[in-house]
Amino acid sequence: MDCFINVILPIPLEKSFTYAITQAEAEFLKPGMRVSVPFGKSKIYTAIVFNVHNEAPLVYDAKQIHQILDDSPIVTQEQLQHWQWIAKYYLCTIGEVMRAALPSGFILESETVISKNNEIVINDEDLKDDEFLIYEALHHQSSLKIQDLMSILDKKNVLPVINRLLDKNAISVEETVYQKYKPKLVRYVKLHSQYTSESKLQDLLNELSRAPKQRHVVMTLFSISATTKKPVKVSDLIKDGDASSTVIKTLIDKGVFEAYHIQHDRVEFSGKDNEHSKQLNEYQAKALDEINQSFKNQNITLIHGVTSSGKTEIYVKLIEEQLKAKKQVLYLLPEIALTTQLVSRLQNYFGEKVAVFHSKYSSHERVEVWNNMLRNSLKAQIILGARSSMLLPFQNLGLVIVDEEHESSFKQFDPAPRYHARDAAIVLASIFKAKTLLGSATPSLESYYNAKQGKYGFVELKHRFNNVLMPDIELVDIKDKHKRKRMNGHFSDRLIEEMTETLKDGYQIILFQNRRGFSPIIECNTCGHSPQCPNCDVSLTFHQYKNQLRCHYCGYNTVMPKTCEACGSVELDNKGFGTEQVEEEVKLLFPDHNVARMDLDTTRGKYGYEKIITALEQGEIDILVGTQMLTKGLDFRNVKLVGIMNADNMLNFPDFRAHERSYQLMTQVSGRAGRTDKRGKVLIQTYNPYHKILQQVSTNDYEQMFNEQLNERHDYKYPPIYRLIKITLKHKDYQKVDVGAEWYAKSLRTVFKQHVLGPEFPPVSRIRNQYLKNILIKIPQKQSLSKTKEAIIKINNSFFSIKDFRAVRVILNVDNY
DNA sequence: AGCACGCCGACT
DNA sequence: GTCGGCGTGCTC
Repeated sequence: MDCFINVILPIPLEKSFTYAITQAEAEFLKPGMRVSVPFGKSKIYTAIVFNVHNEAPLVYDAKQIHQILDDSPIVTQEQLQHWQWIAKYYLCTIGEVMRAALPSGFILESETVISKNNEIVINDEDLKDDEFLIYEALHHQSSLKIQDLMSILDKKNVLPVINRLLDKNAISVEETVYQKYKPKLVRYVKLHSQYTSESKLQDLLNELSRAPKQRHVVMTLFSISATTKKPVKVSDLIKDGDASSTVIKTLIDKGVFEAYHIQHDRVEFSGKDNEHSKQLNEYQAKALDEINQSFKNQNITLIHGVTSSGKTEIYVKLIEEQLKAKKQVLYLLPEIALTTQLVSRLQNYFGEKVAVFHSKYSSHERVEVWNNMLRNSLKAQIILGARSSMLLPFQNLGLVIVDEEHESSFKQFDPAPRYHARDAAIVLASIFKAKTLLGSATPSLESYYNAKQGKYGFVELKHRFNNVLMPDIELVDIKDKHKRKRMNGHFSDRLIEEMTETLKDGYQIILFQNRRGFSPIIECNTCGHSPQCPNCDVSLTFHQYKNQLRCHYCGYNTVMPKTCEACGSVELDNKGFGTEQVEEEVKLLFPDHNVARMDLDTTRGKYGYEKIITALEQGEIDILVGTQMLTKGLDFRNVKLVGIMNADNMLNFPDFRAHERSYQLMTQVSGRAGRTDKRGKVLIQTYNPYHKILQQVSTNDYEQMFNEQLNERHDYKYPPIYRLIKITLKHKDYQKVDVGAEWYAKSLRTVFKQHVLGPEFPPVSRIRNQYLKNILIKIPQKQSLSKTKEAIIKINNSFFSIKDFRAVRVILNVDNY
């Protein structure tokens, strides 16, 4: 019988692809294994086997697969099920989910390799210049890659040359597939077996008496292996024996040492799990009990615990229970909160059972975590990670914890799959019949709403740990302060007073400004011109430390001009302010104290934030100025004062969640103040101190905020009452986007009537030279989600059947909040 | 998404 | 004349 497989390819195509396999292969292959398959004219792709079957495709001949890449599945059944759900729910292809889920080390790539045809000799005169260059290069190197050709010829299109050389029979080309992942091998040495006996050893040492360096290395090898009783790494020997690698090489060459390799994990934890989990206080213990009660009849429970209430300790207890039951735990956190702080805290309890996973991991490190999980290794019992870690191959998941559940960074925006990790993790948990715990000091409206509706269980924790008081929040009216000339730059007299006081007492300060750079708009005082990004529809932000104007959307930058580019005037004014300017003003106001800044610009690189956080913890920084990053559940013991420089720009942000977000952001930053014994102080500077959100922040009244916001969402038909799907059209031609969006919206309206909003240009209507236009679909609760999506897909397909629109990119974003 | 094929302007 | 631009169509 003819055998076939359907495969998932890592490309955004709806269709499933069928390949022919032999009977033997059919018996061997299982869903979740990788195969490499020829695709198109010359490419070889890595594909995942979806199913094995006997139904020959009707309209085409299936190609043979190229190779089988695994002995056993590297993707589990549960993952395949989860991937399908994600693709269906978030309106993307399963190939896109595969690409997001698999570490790139698993996806092999084919490469065209060119080599010389040695059977015939070509006369140099028969070759043109570029052909000769390549042919000549092949005399020195046996094979060349496309990349090499490009650098030899210094041009992009090398295909014509290859084709000409092929015609002349001078070369041959071949597709080679290579493994990207290579296990890390560590070099070890041991004494050669011929020296095991005492007397031989003595002989050796005598022999080496005239080579003191070598003798010393041999002695060091003894002492290391005597103390550690483990194999000796070459690197350790070099370090401890103060030896050069040449000496070791000589010893190996002489046959005194024997070298060998052992495969090592790149992700290793080298501490000890010596700490026992802490005793919970009465409130925590009660909350834990309530969670366990709630889990008896709910699969999902929300814990609303004020900042610094010790939610982590409760999580630790829950994790302990899961480990006892030999189940895995997934602990999801926003990327930025995944610092050494929390990681080492958990590792202190659970040691190497904690595996960490986030976007700054290299592909190799990800492959290792993945493999550990496939083997259900002891090292992979607790997965602590950012949103993408819910795509890992869990074996027997028992509990999912989503901490800082309200964080918008759980939602993936670009590229597809545009999933929300919290919601997708809930589905993952349900596949495993596991429980999910959502935790936050400021729950998202949708989760709180779900809890209120009885869809989720609900537990509250209203007391801070150690009975620390909630910070005292004071609103400062800067409109009034400006009028009365009580402002010094962007600092009110109140803020300066409190800062002086705090510094005098030896405590630390955090200043929050939700904008990076020095000032977001430069404006000419004479003609009103302000520099714009050439690729995007935004004004450029001034970054003083590099004396640059930069675009925060595409990264474009130029030198800050000395005079206005339009009229030549030298009077350039700064409108608005960012973290850089705050930092600078602080330096002028408090020249004797150390100021640091924490934003995207200062935290690039793998250990970016850790450096700053450590410096703050060690007391090297007195005042930290930063953006949102400061809010992500960091625990700073000695911070007593938090200043929010300007609350208005976030409140006035044009988004239906602006108020909810502002409340969450301000409450979270405020929570950084006074986390130990002393009561913290928070100053919020605003032009509008009577704004209801600011009042609710200052009285810590989540409930009131929730009720008011929910009413608004009800009135204006927004989540959680209605669901949203956002459709974005994108193209470099303004006309195409405009006409296309009108057509699209009109078609949608025939189905969804008044629930279609737009099309509308977004606030930034052009990014990287691409025009954008949005359409929003609101979905009432009683309307079927899957039917809605089917209708959208149908309209989307007819959109692309119109020739003029084919080049327009359409981005479907489900739950775009 | 890639990638080939094919059709048009601008340089050796 | 070729080189390289990007519009169009296809991939089991």
